[in-house]
Amino acid sequence: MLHLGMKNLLKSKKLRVTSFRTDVLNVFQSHENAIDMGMVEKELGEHDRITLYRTIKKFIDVGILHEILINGESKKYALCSHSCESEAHHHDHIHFLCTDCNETYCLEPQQMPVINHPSFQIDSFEVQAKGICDNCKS
Amino acid sequence: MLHLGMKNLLKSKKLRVTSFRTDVLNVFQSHENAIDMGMVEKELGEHDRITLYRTIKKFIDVGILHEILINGESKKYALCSHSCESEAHHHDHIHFLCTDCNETYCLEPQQMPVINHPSFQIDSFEVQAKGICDNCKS
DNA sequence: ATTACATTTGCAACATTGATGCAAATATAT
DNA sequence: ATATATTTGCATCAATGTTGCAAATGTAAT
Repeated sequence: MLHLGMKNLLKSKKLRVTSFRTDVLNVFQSHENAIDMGMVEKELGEHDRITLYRTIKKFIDVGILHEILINGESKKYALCSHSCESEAHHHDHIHFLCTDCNETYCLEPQQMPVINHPSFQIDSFEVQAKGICDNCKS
Repeated sequence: MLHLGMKNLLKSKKLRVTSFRTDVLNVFQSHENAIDMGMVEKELGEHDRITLYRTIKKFIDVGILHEILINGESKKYALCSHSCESEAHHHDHIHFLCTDCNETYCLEPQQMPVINHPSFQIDSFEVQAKGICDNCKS
């Protein structure tokens, strides 16, 4: 059962519609928050590791997914909102990692950081916050 | 030629003073900005890869170095300022990557991001900015 | 529908990085 | 000077990122 939206998403990015790619997109659509490669692999069932790696990479390149770094170690991925352009991922949201349940949420900041360095030209920010989420705050 | 400050730094962190560790510290002290593992290896000359890996890791653990993530790929390291505690790296500064010269600067933000999510408990931020630095702004 | 062509997949092979166990070497305190 | 805990160097391994290439597949043109 193919979501029509996913086919159009792929076509709009000039990517061919394959079952592998729709399977991967299905996995991401079934998760509200960002997930890591292990989760994708588990839910995907049997598959080729290299193909998945290239699929994720391509999805990031064209702006279907974006990558989130958890500390220095692991990476997570999430579907880009429609505002995501192919060229640059200009996220005006920040990533919040709950140190209790390890879920990664995308939040909308009221204000991005302000830097007092007038001679530097600042093009983009990436912000990651850590703390305790709603559910885990007992 | 051993810097007395480095010996004291190691002792204050309850680490033994070895030539390997002072060599590594020398490399970092000769750079104003953050450097990556390749740069450390190059300037260190012949050495054991695993020992360097463990040395860097220990330095991060005790708060001598801190780690900076460049995009999703590479890591850089820099000496912690004296305000860095062993337990937690509570940096109130952000990392700025010049996309032209690839230097990584530590900047002091006037204001950290503000999040409109009152039910989340936010403990820390990590911020990375990208743009063009002073030198490269032609 | 069939064909032609470019894309995508799956496999082999390899590079890089992160990590652990252990014996030898070394720093520190007595 | 010696005892002891730390550190180093080596072997080894796991996980991840990457490329080349032939076979398979999607897409567009006929």
